[in-house]
Amino acid sequence: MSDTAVTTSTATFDQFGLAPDILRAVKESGYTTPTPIQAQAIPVVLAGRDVMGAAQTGTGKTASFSLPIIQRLLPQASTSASPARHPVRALILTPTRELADQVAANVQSYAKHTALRSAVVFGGVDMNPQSDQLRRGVEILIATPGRLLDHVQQKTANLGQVQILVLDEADRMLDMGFLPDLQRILNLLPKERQTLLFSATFSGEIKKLAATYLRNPQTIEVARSNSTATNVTQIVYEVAEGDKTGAVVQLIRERSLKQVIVFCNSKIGASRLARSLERDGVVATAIHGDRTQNERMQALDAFKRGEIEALVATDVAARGLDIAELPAVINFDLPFNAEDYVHRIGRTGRAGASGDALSLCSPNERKQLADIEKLIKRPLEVQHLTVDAPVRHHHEERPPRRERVDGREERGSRRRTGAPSGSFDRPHHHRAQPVDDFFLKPYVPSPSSVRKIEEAAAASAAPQKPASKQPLAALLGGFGMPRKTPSSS
DNA sequence: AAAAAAC
Repeated sequence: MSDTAVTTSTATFDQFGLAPDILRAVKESGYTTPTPIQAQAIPVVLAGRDVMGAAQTGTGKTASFSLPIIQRLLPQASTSASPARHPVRALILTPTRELADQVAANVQSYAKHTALRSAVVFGGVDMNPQSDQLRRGVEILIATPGRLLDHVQQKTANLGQVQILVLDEADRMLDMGFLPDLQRILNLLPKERQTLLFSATFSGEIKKLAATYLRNPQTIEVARSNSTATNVTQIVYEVAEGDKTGAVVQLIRERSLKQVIVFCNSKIGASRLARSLERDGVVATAIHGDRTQNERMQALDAFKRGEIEALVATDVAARGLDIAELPAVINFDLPFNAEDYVHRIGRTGRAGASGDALSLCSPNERKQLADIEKLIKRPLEVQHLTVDAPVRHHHEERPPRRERVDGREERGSRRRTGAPSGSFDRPHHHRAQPVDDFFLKPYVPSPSSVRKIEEAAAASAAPQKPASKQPLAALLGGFGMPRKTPSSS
């Protein structure tokens, strides 16, 4: 290669001293230029230092730790068939199953020309194939915490020789109550090891975790955390709660969105919206924690193959998932946690492409909107969206009188008397555009009645579930740690 | 307030 006359500061992967087998895999993946996090992290990880990294997936974070890990394990890679020659040397933990699967696919592709073996284990699927693979021996293991502990207990995983630990999306893991599991896992690892912690934010809890388990870490921070990509256009649409479904259909059609992830705050809401969209001719499917792992994987695969227009998701899909060329994300609900907004819209506009983040905001979500604007430190453009044809479905009866009364009361209470710019009061700054008095429109949604009907339908269609988890958890004895410490509120 | 994660 003749890159003698490099006039720009453009670097290549050659500069890191990675093995040819790794560089070949990188090239085959189509990457030529390291991203900022890769340029910073790779040398530090290669040097064996602990890392405290602030970066989201999509910044090239996975490669930033995978490539140097493979390099560091390479001299010890054995072509021997003996499992004893393939102890777990690198462990990568992620908060969600889909993220584990995705990281594993990346690691697999970067290591494909080496003798290193990798595997992924997570819950919701048969343990046996995972156990078989672990018994054959893997050097790099990607896992969600619960299933990993299960394997440890089954003695199919031995963590006694782990040299490198990665905590991916560490803040998310803490949010999800994984701290006890993390502590158990960390106690199984050799003290002498390298630890890499990646987190979108450096909260007090994260800092405490780092202080406990990292040794003199190098802090690496690309793009300020909580910032949103500039190539993502963010628009907030004011809509009445009951107009949201119609609004989604309208946005998809008006903007000719080939593919979109629609985020909902609840599992039942996601399922319901997916069904409504289907009835309106949008090919849609839901992905959330109440679906089987098989359904979740099928939904994601079908979406990635382009067979599905709208993937209706809970925050299980908010973080880390990498879907190529996703043109838009719609927030059907504004997230309660403002940080989740940043993660959700980070699913679009990846790898330098442009993307649209379209958020529906009903009057009772103003606090969430204010929280988001505070977090991202700028106001969002708010537009009013006139929903031409509110979606009504045949099973949905006309709202009973009571609903109409409620609706009228709501309109009245929301209205600012004599205010020209409408009823949508936003305390901190002026809006980008004036707003109609749309709450005075005759259409009154009846979300509560819709919800009841659909919840009843969903409940009757849902498979039988065990009555209670308590007795089962008790049977598990010492292993069954509470997944969550009830932090009362 | 809701989501996720082991059987």
